[in-house]
Amino acid sequence: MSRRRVTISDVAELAGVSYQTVSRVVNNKPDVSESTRKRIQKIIKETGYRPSQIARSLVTARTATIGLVVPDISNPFFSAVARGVEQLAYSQGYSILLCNTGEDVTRELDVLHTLHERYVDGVIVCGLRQEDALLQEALANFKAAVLVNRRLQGEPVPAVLIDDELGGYLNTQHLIQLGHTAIGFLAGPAASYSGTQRRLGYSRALVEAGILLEEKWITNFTPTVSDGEAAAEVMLQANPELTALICHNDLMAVGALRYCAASGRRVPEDIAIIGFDDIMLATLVSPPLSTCHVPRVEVGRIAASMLIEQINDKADWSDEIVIQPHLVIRASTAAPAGVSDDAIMQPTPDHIPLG
Amino acid sequence: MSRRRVTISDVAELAGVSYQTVSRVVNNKPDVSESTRKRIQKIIKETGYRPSQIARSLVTARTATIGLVVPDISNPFFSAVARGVEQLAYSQGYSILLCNTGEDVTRELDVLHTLHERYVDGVIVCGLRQEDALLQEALANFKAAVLVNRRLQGEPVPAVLIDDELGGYLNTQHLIQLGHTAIGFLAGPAASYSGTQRRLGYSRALVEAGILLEEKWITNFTPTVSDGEAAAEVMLQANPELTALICHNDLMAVGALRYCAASGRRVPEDIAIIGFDDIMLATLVSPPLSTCHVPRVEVGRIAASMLIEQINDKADWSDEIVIQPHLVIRASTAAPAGVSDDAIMQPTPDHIPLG
DNA sequence: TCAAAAACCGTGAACGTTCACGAAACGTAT
DNA sequence: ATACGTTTCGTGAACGTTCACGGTTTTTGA
Repeated sequence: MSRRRVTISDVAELAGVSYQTVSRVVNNKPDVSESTRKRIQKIIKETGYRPSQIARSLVTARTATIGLVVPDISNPFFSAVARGVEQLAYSQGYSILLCNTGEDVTRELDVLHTLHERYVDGVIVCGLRQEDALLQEALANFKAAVLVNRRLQGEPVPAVLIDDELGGYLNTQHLIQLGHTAIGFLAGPAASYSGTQRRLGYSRALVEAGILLEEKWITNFTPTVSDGEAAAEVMLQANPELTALICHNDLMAVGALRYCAASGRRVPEDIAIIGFDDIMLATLVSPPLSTCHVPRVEVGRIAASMLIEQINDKADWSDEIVIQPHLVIRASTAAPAGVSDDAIMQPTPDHIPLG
Repeated sequence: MSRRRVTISDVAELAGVSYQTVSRVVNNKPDVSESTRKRIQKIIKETGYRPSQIARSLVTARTATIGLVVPDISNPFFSAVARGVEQLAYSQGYSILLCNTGEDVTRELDVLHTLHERYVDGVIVCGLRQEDALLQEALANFKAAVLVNRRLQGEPVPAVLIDDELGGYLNTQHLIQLGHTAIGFLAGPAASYSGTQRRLGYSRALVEAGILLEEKWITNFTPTVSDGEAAAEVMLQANPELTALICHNDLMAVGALRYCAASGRRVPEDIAIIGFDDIMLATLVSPPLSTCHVPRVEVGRIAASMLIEQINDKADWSDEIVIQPHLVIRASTAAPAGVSDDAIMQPTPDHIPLG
């Protein structure tokens, strides 16, 4: 049962001073004697007085709150980002308002409006499907905003991006260095920005190595375990010449792993598999999955710190930070059959942080 | 870049009416003619006016916000609960303020204070380590509160509980029915409420089957994969007679699975393993993990609906809902060596929903 | 010892709403 | 036409703070 709320005036009355004096000690500002300060602090403690952030916000026009909008908080990627955001935000005295969009475009705008009504000091938006112009318009309502994994042309909005092109490149290069030349690409949804970027990196590594890009070695599926399983089946049955599979993310890679196990293919001996993201699951399947690590919590932290700098006018409105993923080589990738060990080009050391 | 905020008075002026009239159409209340209503609505749309939830909260003493405090949002269990909370909250017009405690007791109180300062209409707290009296005290600041997976004596606080005792019982019973009699228990932290409950269920099933409870078959570890691995090693080396392992949760079970793989023990032939929670990972490891399914999103939804009922004074302050978990039998459990198939007592059908 | 400067404290206004009134305008029945 | 009920709208206060002042009292310096 809740008790009556104690206000600043209650405290003031008890202390026999004006509310202004209490305000001063609450925000520990000068111009109040040490004795009355102590007295007021004592009363505050006794009464359990807490200043109303609401009233405070009304006059200061700051809420010390940031909005975080994600497609789905139960998705491990976004919950990790959320963790990072929360960590940094909390350390700076900010709270976070969490909104899920469920990939729904109208709901995206809706939550942005809600956040606006709530006077959040800024927003961090992840993975919005919204088209550029509308997103731009909706974001204009905020003092500060940062995008995660998306960029916006026109008036630029700060963003933290993952270098997906590099990731796709590193994955492919790794396989090439192991001696693979017939490398399939189990891509995510064709509409996905990061998907197309990773595919670009795949192409670049291929042409760089002088390997012909075969369109039939690429297929699009949704990034889930079950679809990864299906994709691997389709791909490997249609193209038995493949010795390696690059997957859009770890979930698909796990699916591919499952298909290989079910169809009697050995990994990595018969077929090498590499994923993307480095989720916890990647270390737990067998064989442990080689993958491209993206530091998700870090992404959240960086996004939050960019946002807070913006809020404090310390930052350019147009910053853009791109985070470089790196290879994590585990047991699901190896040289293809028929390639002797010493013929393999070793990856350069900076690509092999300890997993 | 943010534009100047447009207020209710701006709209009123443009429409040539008083702010009160605008307020009426915003909250679509009666007492305004259809013509001026239309006119005002048009202006609102043109100016992009959004009422200040802050100012509104100040006078109504309601924020349409609920606080959600969890140990760690990146933990799949809590992010699923969060998803459920958010779903239901959003459908009722509530936003959620997310707070992580990081299992830190002082920070728990801290976030509760923050939430209080922000006038949230209620709080949902998950997995707090706080001792009863202090928690009680902190919760008294809120109009409404519901606990997840914890109960509080004294003045009762509504709670949604998972019947951990039942879960522990079901897991154990399942193994007994398969013919196991030497069943180890890899428990979570000794301080964990759900941990002790599950252990109670373990004991109950054992005595019910007339099996002597051996204290040395129980060990406490933290509920992580690596600790599960360590726990399995300690347990199995000290007690080679064990044919089955019940784990506090799926993460520990996966750890146990890993230890078994590393030490050359076959699962389920040499040792049966069962987990708790039914996280996605459970379906993906090999062998797929038998476990006790906990409907996490559902837990969140129920908690949110209880809270909102409380906020609207529709509910008893002392409700308590306990959710029954159920067995999901996969491939990590089977009869111990030496027990013929037809000697096995079949579990009753309602214990075997399709996985 | 007296003015000037600190140190300390209080008052009025404002932030953007909602709520409880009251007032004006309009029609309707007598 | 008079009175009265509706409909429509506006006014004053309040919510709990902070901010910009202004006013006392006390201390300081020569």
